[in-house]
Amino acid sequence: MSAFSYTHLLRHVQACAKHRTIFHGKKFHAHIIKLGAEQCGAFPNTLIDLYGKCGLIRCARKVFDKMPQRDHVSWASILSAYNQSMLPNLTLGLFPHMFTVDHLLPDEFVFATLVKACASFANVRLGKQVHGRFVVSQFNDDDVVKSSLVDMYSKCELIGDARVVFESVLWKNSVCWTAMISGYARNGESDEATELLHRMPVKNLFSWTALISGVVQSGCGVDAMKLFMEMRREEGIRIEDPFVLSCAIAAAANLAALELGKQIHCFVIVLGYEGQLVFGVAQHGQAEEALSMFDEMVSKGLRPNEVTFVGLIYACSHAGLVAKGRELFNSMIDNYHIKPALQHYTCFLDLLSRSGHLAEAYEVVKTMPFEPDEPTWAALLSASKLHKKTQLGIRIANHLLSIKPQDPSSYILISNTYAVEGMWEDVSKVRKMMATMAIRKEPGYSWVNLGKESQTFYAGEIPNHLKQPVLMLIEKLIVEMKKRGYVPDTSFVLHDLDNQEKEQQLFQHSERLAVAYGLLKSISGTNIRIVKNLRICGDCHAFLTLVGSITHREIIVRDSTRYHHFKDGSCSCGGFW
DNA sequence: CTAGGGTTAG
Repeated sequence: MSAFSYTHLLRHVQACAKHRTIFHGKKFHAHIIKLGAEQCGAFPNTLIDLYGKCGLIRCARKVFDKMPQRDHVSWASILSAYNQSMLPNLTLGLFPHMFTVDHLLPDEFVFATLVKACASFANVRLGKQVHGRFVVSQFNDDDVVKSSLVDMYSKCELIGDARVVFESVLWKNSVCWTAMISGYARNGESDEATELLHRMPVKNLFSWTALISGVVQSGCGVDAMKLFMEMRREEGIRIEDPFVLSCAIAAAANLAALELGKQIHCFVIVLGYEGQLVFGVAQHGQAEEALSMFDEMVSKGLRPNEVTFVGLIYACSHAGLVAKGRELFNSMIDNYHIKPALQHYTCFLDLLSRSGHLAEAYEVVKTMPFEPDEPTWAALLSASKLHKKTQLGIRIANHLLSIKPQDPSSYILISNTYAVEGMWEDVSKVRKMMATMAIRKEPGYSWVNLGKESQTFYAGEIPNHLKQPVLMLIEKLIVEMKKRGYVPDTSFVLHDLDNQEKEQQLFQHSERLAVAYGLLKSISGTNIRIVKNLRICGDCHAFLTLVGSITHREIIVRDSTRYHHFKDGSCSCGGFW
């Protein structure tokens, strides 16, 4: 292969990684294999990076395992790939092989990745170990690693330690400043956070957002709004950013004062973000207002854009205005010549399936010009469940299987659908099918920290000696839930089931296991902390709220995106504790 | 070729 085609190909693969275009990336990979160049130069490391960034962690690992000789870059790439796939425990689990197998010591890139993994667990104990090793290594003055340490200590609520590391950074760049500001903001110290921001030499979107979101969380909508306006006056900061706008909208929503609300309305119109405002109003369930705002826009000659329609259809969906929503969707295409994007389809499908128009939703999914992703199917399936359209649910599941026979998530969705319907024979049929086809899926897992001890649970698996006590505890909690008027999801309906079926139902969710185990263990005083990588939703949410209310103990759960804080029957969610 | 920082909602 000529040098020309090597650099060219490499550059293409890098571009695919940067823009996350896995479709082309895979093609280039196939081409590289065809040339017999899979182990040439920087190809393998770059491919690991590509697959990591696109969330195809198994492909990344395959490339990594095939390499006859790995260097520091290979290790940094695979470890950060695990971080990006939100599997920080696997990052830390694989790392020891770096010296036991490949006899390499971590470099500054690997250190930064490890610290980030510890931060996403909020695991200070491990984080401090890594910090110790970093200090005695030859890389101990690397500022990037120090930034990640600042973030790690902030997320573990050790704001003092974060500050010490922060002060030791010689040249503080915006990443470092933002990590520190966000630490103070999340810990409720808005004043310190604000002061730091003002001391920051070059502020950017990240630092502003970190501060504003912290202030919104503290319930100071007015201050947050003031900061938002201040940020707007700043030179060179583009405001049309979904992150900071959603903070501003949340701040506006917090403002009970109507007058202020109106001013903000004007302000947003002046800025030209009617669309986003409609979205904000819609989110708070005031569909009528959103729709009349839309009419006002049209009568003033303002042309609605594609964002406006997302907000409008979303509003209809939450208010159950099916006909209006359908009309808007069609009018967007016919009257405004806006080609619906994936998010329009998502809203529209949400509208149809919430209101029980499942057959229509199914047709739309089949005919739309986008490849429906797993969440789309999952949403349709759960709506089928809600509206008791079992047959359609099964048809959707089978359709999914026919188009993606190699995708493990299809099988999981199907077996869950059967499980919900109590069709246990079919469940085991699907499981067997997966086994014979050697299809595996990383199981869901949770782990619970109680002081020094930590215990991991995989969905559906539980140590034998814990089986009985945990099962009894969960059943007792379900009874309590029903007593308080909560209508449990079907996965909590247990009558008419034999023991084995009950176990299958109850042990499906690893966080339930973790909660129950935490309760068993912490008879007095200890707060329960659960960290997991999936989203906390639905019943698990209710379950945790209940446990919080009957134990008067604090339960802190960190899922893939945020913290959930349960105590005395109430729950608050957010980026801070 | 590889590393570090920011949303909303239930």
